[in-house]
Amino acid sequence: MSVNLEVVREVSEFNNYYNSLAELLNRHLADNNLSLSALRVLIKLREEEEQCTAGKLIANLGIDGGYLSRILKSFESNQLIAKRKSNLDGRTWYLQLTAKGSKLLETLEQGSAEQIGKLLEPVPAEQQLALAGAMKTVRHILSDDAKISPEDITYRRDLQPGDAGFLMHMHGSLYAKEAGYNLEFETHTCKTFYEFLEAYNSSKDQVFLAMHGNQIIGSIAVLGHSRYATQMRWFLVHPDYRGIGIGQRLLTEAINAAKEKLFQKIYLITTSQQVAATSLFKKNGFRKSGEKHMPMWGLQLTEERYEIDLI
Amino acid sequence: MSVNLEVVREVSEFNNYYNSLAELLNRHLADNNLSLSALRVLIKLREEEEQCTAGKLIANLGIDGGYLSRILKSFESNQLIAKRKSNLDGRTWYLQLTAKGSKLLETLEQGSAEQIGKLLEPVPAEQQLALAGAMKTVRHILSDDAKISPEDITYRRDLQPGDAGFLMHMHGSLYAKEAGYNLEFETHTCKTFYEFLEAYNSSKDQVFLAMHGNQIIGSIAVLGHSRYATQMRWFLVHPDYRGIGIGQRLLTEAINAAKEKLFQKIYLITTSQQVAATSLFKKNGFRKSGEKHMPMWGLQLTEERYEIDLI
DNA sequence: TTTTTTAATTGCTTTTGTCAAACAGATTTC
DNA sequence: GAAATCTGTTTGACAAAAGCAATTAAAAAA
Repeated sequence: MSVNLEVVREVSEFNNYYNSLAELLNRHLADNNLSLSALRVLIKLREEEEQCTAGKLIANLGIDGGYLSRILKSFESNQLIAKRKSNLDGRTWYLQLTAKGSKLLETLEQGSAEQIGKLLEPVPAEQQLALAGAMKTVRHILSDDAKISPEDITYRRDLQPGDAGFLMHMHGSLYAKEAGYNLEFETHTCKTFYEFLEAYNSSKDQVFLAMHGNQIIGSIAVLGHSRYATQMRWFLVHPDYRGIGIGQRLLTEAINAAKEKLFQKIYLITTSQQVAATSLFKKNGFRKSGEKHMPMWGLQLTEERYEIDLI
Repeated sequence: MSVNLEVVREVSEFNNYYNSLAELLNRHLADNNLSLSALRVLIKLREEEEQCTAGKLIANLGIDGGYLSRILKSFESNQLIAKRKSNLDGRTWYLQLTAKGSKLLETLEQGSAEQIGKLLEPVPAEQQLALAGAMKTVRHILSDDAKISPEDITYRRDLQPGDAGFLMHMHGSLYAKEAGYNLEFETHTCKTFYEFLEAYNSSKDQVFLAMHGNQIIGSIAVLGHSRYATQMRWFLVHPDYRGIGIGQRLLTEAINAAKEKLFQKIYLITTSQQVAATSLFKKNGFRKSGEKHMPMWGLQLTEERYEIDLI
């Protein structure tokens, strides 16, 4: 993968900036006679919970063995950690935080939170959210394990100003990128949104949005087109958030909403390209009720219709 | 301003994460026998260019005076900086990087860039851009002086999939927040975008987008509705980017495009609420050609029409 | 069994950073 | 205008943080 020089420059400047900021944020450590390395060890120990050895810490934290040994020794003499001899290897010890250790860590984080609170105090609420989002993005992009978990995702059912546009944006850009659709597809999406917004009626229509912070990252809708049938539309999960059950959750919500509104059937139109989505539809009881080859969105596609009976 | 606990938690985790990363990014410093503090001093000296004193460095970098004195002494003996006695105050010295000092700094940054390059190497290009954007956002929110400058903004004239949706999103959410418009406004915007996308023709229509990284932060369009007149639409600059001339640049581009396409007149419709925009219109030669009080977007508004003759 | 490797520790050293005192020029006070 | 105070910088003494190399003891390989 090639590296963008502008990006390198920004990372460099950011690093430079953050070096100053870190000094401020980590100042409270001195009050507790801990070095930054010692704190990192404590945090890592909490993360690993059990079966953490010195070697693991050295590998993970990039810390010198001798130095670490002394840090651990002082932790032990302060009863912050407990050592347990491995019976697989007589040289290694399993390290574990004691209750006292956990408590100290909490106190430290309390102190850190106070520092951060002071830093954030003059920042408007909305910018605070944007900050958290940006930091999460940085971590998410740079680290393998800062995976987003289902608990980070919230859901909402109301459509607020800006939502429709953002959904259209997601559809337009993602389908262009992932399926190669052209602008015509966004035009079509725009039309469907216009028709929806014009005739929106909460007794027959229902939108669900999956949110990460204040960002929409997934969507689905059921639109009552007749007294008996409702159309499912705009089923999409942002690629960064796939594979953690958001799609299934949205689908379940949509089916339940259609049932609550007493529709007898849900139908939807998709293409044969949408393999992941169609397999999810089938798993949830939908069956294919039609297909049609046709030129669409600049490609030659197979349009598929799926249906499910709700009674 | 109240502080969001979730945000504090994310900042804390980010800090924790970045402490590990910083260790990696700053590793190359050791090769040049420099401490992080020493590097920060060098960078600050370059920034300040002239008339930088030890006191200024102490205040800006939060570094101990004694320690700094030694750092500077070593810099001087290595001919990285030159000292010049102040004639206003016999105690102070003006510090300045020598050519050798600047060169060292460049070498260091080269090393840093290599580290960063390695870090970014496995990251897809698009994510790299998102990373830079997120880092810029963090700096921008937390520091007063990381202001966005006009040079950071790029412009493009082509409409890519996802753009229309994002513009609709910006209009819907910003007008809701800043002017109190309801969903009807987004419905209307949706309609205008649908009409535009349906009939898009580059010989008469032109969109301009102001970009920060890969994010749209401003827009304008001229839409040829007849052979003689073109309508200006979607003039908007994201609030975080106002006041640095983006609006004027967009307006100029739009007027020029209308002239190039040989339209005789531009008209636009806005409301009396849009004080900043209308004053910009007037400054650029537009005159008010009509107004109408009416209920709109959930409010009682005064719709205004502006025109400019291009011939 | 011997050799080699590996996990952890210990001794020694350098680097980094802090604190308090000293110093010298500037400013204020009487 | 001399004494006292304050300010910007330096120096000395010291402590904490971190790195390096040698050592130990257990495990794995030869």
